[in-house]
Amino acid sequence: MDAFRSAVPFGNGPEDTADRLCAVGRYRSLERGKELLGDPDEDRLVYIASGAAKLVAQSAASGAKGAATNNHVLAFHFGGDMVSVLRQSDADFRLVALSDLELVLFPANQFLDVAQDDPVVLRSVLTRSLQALHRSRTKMMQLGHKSARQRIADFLVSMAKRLCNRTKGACELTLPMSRRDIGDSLGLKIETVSRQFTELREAGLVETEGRSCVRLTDIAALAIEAGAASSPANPPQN
Amino acid sequence: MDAFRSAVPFGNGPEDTADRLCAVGRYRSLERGKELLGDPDEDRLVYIASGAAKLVAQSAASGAKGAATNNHVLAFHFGGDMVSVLRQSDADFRLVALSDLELVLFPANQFLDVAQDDPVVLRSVLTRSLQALHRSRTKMMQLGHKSARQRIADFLVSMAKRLCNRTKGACELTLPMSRRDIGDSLGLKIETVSRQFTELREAGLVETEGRSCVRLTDIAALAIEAGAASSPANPPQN
DNA sequence: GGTCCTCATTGATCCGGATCAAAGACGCGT
DNA sequence: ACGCGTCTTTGATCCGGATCAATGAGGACC
Repeated sequence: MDAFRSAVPFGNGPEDTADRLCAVGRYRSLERGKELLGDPDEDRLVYIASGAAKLVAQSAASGAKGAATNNHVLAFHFGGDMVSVLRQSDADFRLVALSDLELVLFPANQFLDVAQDDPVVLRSVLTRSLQALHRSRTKMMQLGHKSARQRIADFLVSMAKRLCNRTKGACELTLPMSRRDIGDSLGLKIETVSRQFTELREAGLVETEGRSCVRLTDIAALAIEAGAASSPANPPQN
Repeated sequence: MDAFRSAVPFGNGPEDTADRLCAVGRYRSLERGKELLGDPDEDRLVYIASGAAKLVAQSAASGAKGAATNNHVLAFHFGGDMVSVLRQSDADFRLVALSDLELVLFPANQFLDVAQDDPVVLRSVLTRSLQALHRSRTKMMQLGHKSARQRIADFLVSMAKRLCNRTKGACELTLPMSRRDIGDSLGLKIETVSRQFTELREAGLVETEGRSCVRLTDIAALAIEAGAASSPANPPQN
């Protein structure tokens, strides 16, 4: 909770707002692999104090026993992120811990009730959600119109930015998610993800070590790969 | 502007908020085919009073002359919608009129400055943007994991809901967007869109008349098609 | 009504990524 | 260290949708 107080950037309004927010927030830890099931009665805002998580959507059509394949990863989230987990008729959203996780849960309505008295806080939340919307739209663009190679390259660049705060040069990072998770978030099969990693390795753009350690030798080059695809020089557009 | 005052659902706070919002909003009409170019200096909130529009992202890599093919339609919007048009470094967003359009432009910051004094308004905007985020995520899921057939079926169901406010039974609608626009929004090529329309027609699920008129004979059946795909009975999952 | 131009439909072929099918590699528990 | 289960890599093949190439409407303007 202390982490929340200090980390949340929107504690600038009336002095007591932070206290009142803490009052409605419930602290919760989640060990690796466990999931936070959405409250069917209310939307939630979740602050991630530390750890890594994936936001998963499970389409309604989940058969009886073993068919656990149609899970879709909507986004990855790390310490410091604020995530909105909306309950929804057709598909329910779950937050699954990729590593041990510490988080603070807010019922959306209660959070907004408190924030409503503090315009600065409310505005900040709004700004954040507009940003999230923008990120989501950008990702949408990717899924619709990019090749497997581009998606993986972009994913790596994005992770370098979020986990190492770097956008150029080299960078070594430990991916908390499995190949399957990556595939599910990018709309690719696990074999395809693997093949792309191999090709990027052969192209000298990445080096891998063990399952989760990846070293990007040139983030800027990867970014180009992400935007401009494979062929000689011209727009492959789809 | 009157349309704005009466239509916007969040004029319930302090009496003068509506007046003050109208003061910062600028009315603008746009004829079919024309586009509203984003202000590079500031994000905008746009209220659509009447007409239909597409929100387009043009990736930075647009070549010299004829290559107008890599346009991506992020969303369609109709009368009554509030759209946020964010200026963005890597890709710029434009609102293009699909029919004659009447809209009200708000510089995002000014809008928020006014709304900040009226918690009800601000909260309402927040709720809307969370909904938009949710819609965007849902659409993301589609693009990543659904077949062409499913995408088209879902698109039609969605249009029936938004344009006719119907979710079952039959429905006749006039699509304001071209096949190309549909394809661009769904991540499909125009030929594929056309083929899917043909197949749906042969399956007796839709009837078409001219370019833009479509009659859905059974929305519920289309919805099933959208969720559960083609094959006999089992989860094709990707 | 006729001309022209854009948009839509249809067919043939190609290719990227999915699917099927085995091996490896890593890591965990004992 | 060993065995075992899970995750990952690699190979062969298949298929859905993209691409290439015409042909066939619509609709706007004269």
